[in-house]
Amino acid sequence: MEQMHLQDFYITEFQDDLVNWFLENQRELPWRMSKDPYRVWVSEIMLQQTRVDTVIPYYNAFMREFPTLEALAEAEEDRILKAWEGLGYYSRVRNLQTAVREVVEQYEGRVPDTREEISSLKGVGPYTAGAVLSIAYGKPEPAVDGNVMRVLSRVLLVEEDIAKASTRKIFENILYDLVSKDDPSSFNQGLMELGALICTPTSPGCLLCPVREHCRAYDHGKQNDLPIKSKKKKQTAKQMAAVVLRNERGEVLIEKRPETGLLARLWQFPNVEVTDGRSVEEHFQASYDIEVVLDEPIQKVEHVFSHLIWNITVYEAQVSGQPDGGQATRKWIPVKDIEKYAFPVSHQKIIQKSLL
DNA sequence: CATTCGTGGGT
DNA sequence: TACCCAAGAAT
Repeated sequence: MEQMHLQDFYITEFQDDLVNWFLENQRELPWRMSKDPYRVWVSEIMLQQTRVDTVIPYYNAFMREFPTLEALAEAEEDRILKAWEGLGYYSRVRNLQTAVREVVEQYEGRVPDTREEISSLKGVGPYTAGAVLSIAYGKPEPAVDGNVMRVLSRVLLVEEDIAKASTRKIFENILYDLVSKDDPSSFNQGLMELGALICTPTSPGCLLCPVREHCRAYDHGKQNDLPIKSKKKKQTAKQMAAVVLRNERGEVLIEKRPETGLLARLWQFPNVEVTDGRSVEEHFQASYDIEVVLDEPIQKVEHVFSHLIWNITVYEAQVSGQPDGGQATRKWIPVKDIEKYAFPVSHQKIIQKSLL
């Protein structure tokens, strides 16, 4: 299979051109200051489906607060979620802490250096395993992300649908032969850096490309037609109503989201999905067993997820007496304490408009 | 294999 | 505006 893709391909020349380009042209990024496996690991988790420019400030703050594997292992979950607030895909940081604790307890605090062992850690999939092994330990392992599939689909004229899960293995098999055995770290990072800077999704900069002479897509004028990627269906919308509820002491009511699922364990303002013709008050009565008299809506917030859209209408209301449902996940907090809790971006917008 | 899981930026 | 997408993993 992979022999077919690498037939008549000048592997050594390609490796050298790519690695030399990377060594000369790589960006200075905070996680490239050290090969500490923990630091590399944290950066790779943050970079999953997330842009470099977005990650940089989060990475710097995270390493300041959790400089070592042990520091992260001992941290409170609310602290790590707060450090991740706004970054998205929050299971990443909970899985990271679970994995770090596993390393402390089962590997004497040393990140494992075999694919078998590192892949057993929570949140470490095929890409992250290869990235840490090659970057931190210099092992010739494939690290196939979206950049790598795009670059190699062009260079080797691979016309498989990269949206299919099975396609990743095609590139992994190719890379076991193709990855540089001299400098696997620079080779793997070079493929990704090339994808980020030159071999971009639209209008690739072929005239600046260090491996243009190796590129089969460029030879055939197909660089704009690759990779092949099927579309995914668009999101469905949900109508939501949220309320900033204040009591006589000037406190606001917040609640912790469920242990699993969307935005798991983040905090939010009480909210309901408005389904049929029932009023918003009736929905709150049914879900929270509290009687609220709502004023006119304060704002509307749209929260777009990968697979879902919330259209949130935000209300404010005063309550008297003891309207708390009594659940452990709900609590009244002084407004000044709001910054201690991690909220989804939509609820951060509510905070900015209603409480600050 | 397809879906779930965030967010912000680019075209 | 409406997509697409970015150093993916878990289910």
